Amino acid sequence: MSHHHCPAATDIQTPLAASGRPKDLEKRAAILTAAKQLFPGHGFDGISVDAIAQAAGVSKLTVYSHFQDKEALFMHAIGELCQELLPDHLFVPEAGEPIEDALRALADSFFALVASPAAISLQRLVLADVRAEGRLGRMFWRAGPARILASFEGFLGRAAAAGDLEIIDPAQAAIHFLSLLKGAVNLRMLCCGARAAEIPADEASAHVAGVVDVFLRAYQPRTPQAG
Amino acid sequence: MSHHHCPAATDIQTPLAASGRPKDLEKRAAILTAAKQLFPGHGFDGISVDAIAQAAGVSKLTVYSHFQDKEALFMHAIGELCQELLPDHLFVPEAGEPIEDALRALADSFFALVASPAAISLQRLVLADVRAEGRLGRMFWRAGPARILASFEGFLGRAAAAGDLEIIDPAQAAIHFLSLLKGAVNLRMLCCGARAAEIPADEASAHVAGVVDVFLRAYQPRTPQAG
DNA sequence: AACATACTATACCAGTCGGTTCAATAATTG
DNA sequence: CAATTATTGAACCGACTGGTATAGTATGTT
Repeated sequence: MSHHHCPAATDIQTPLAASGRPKDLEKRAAILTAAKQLFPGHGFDGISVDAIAQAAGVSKLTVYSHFQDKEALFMHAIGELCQELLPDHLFVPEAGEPIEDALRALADSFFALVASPAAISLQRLVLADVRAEGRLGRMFWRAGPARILASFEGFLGRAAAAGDLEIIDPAQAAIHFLSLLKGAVNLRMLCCGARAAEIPADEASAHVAGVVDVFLRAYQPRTPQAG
Repeated sequence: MSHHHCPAATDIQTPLAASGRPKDLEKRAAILTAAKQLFPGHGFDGISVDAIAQAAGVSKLTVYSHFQDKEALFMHAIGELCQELLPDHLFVPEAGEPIEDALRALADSFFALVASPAAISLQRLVLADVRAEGRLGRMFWRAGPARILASFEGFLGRAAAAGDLEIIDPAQAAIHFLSLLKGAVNLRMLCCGARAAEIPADEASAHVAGVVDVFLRAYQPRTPQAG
């Protein structure tokens, strides 16, 4: 049952001893694309392998040729979704920018991310699954929130070192700022549907402005700085 | 198929024309108890009606005698879970209490709620389900977050009227405070498992203290008040 | 007692699912 | 060419599901 002559044979094709017809990478991509489109909004149990195969224009057996399992396909699809959705370069403030402007720019990006239907459905998909307590949830946490927190913590540390902010614990301050930004919108979208609970642009910018304001009131140096 | 001689016959037993053997309410309670124990952690599709019936020590047909549907049983169970978990009296500050003490007490209660394994599993159960975008999600939102937000908004409004806090928009400030409290702990517990991500008591109280501190820095009147 | 209903046990139904088998065909290498 | 592998369509398997049917027993009302 558990013989593995060549490890991960169904995962990445071995360049060695490649005789015979090669696997069609486009079909593999089509399968993953279909999975990424179908799994959100239906959940792991809500969509069948047949449905994915059909949506990909591919035989079911081809799916099982490229992926060992339904679960393996699921994990690959979620992994790609995470990487697509979570940019590495969210926090790249311009040099010499005033701290409020930098914060507001970051806040706009982050809020747009957490309020996007794609992020909502991905988040729901991850939390929905029972596997969430195992590898899947931790994978999402590390690929998403953890990385963003760490990146923003670095930004706050530099701002504090420059005297723009008065922060003792940058990690805690990062959590504060990002939690304020997520606010109630994220949860309401998760509960009431991303499209149903979407808020208009002016409301969103007002929310972001309010958060930046609160954060600055709490973390701006009260003793005026030179510069 | 859809004849309803007596409306909600499977829901509440009609005291009228009660001839014959009456329904055993203890069995109904046992079914609901089993459902409330089993649905979280397995999801709607993850547990079968047979399993619930067996856990309740009851025949499957009895389940269908008390509840029209698997979905009806699910909704009843979730509804009871919500009501059990969400107390009405979370915000009852003592009169004459300093604002920081009142805030800290509220913060402790609220954080204990959102960081409790029961709340985590309920939240995951609700968000996981596809029905979340329909009645279920809205039911949870209104029974839980919405009510807490409204209650706390009232508290903040009174504090602002008394001059203890300097708040222009109490609703926004309530979202700020509760979002700060939820912080990253809630999401990490959702992702990595409630028990795995549980934080020690001293860390929790430090988190709460930090939040209250930040909130007061942002919302405490800068011009000293009389009293 | 007669009657009506709840409840149990068991079996059943129709449908779906994940996964496999089979035979045939297509694509690639040597 | 032959050999090898990918892909396909279809049928198939075993298991499970929500829900129902049947038949008999228990428990209540009148």
